[in-house]
Amino acid sequence: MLQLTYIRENKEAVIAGLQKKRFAKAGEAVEQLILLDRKRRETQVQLDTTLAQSNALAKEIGALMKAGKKEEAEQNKAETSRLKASSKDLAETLERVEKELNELLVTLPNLPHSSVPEGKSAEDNEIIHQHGAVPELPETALPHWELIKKYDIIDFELGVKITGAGFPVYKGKGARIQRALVNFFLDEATKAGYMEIQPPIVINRDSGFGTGQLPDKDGQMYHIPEEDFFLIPTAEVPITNIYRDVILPEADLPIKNVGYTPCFRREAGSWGAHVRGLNRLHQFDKVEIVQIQRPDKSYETLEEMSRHIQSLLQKLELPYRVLHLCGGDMGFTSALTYDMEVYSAAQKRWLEVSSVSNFETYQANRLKLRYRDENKRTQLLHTLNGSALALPRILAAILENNQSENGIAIPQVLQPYTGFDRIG
RNA sequence: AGAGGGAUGGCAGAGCGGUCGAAUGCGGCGGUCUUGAAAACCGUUGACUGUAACAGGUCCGGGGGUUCGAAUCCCUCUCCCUCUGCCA
Repeated sequence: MLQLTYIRENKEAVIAGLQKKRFAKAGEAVEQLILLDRKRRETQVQLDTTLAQSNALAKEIGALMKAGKKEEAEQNKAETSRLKASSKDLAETLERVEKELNELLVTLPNLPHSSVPEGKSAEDNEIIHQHGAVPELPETALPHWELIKKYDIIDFELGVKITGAGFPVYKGKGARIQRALVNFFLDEATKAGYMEIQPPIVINRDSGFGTGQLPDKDGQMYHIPEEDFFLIPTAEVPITNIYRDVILPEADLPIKNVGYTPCFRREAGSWGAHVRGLNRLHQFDKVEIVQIQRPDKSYETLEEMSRHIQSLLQKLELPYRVLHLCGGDMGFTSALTYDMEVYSAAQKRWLEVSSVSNFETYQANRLKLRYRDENKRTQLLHTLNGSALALPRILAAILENNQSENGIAIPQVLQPYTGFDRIG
């Protein structure tokens, strides 16, 4: 959530930022916000003044009663009744204005960092780095959805039987390589100083709101109506919400947490071409890294996280590239996002396997996540997170890129975790 | 799921209609003492909003009510704990 004082003082910059993010009617929304904010503050001042008078009179009544001055006390009582009526009206107005203000405010996405490229879709993203040679596979090379059948390691039909489309069953070496990847990612993160967290994978409404999934992504999460709970779309939600309503001592910063969880996404309306096999699932596994950092250091931290993610891809010997997302392709809550894409040789396309973002104060403002600075004033912190990594597309790339007539070679670094060096 | 108890500042815990943003202890911060530290002693220590700075306002789990006045009384919701039951 954007901060009102910032919007008030930087109107033009806010409008420009929203436009870069391709938010429709940016100017109108900001004007309306400023209007509502002014109305809110005016009403607040009136209400405060009325309440102050009423409080003072009520205090006097106590003293007058004790002193036995009954008539004067009665006079004060009449006056406070009158004040009460007008304060009630003012409070109602205030509540109405605040509600309207808030409803509008939460629909505004985060503002992009100044370095974010202009653009409206994935075609406008900037490729800032590429690593590793794109493998040349023979014509007989198979896409991963054929390979998993050939070696019988992942079964989509079985998943359909148990649950539905997009809930695969991993079997034998398929299950084992999943577990190997999770352990490898967690171990690497631990070595890099992240504390491992095992959070709930079901969250309440407040948590969904805290990290910005609600109200923006309502309908994309699986919902449990009896309890009004949601299945998490990413570990970012429960892990970041650990720090909701928290004022951290400066010495604790940066906070570095890592967690493995399954992730659940309804993906309503997003099925179509290019979503075969592991490319898009309703349930998948992911290791997520989260950092909470002081505002002046958060962009250094973003680079550090990006390097960590790239080191994983390098160790897995996967060719990848790093994209700097353009304004129109960025997430709702992000100020700057890098996507890591791995080349999937049999599909001949780049697959997004990680996304690392700095949310600046956008989430912290909703979470009321702050620290105390050297002047003992509370300041909003910056939150960051990234996938390190999401499993399905990594697995797809390993299967496709490492295939040969002798089966699929397991990357060296995973072999201690899998206990085998090839599939097939 | 049934019965009972509870929710107050970073933590523990008092307050049960005005003198309460709230005793006390612990913790934190500053100081005295000390070569330094500990101990002891003294002082200080909630958040939000608002202002140029004061002032003012709001907050004692959430919401509503009674009252001139509510942390304190009433209603309601949520959550937590204990016992019983069930259970990986």
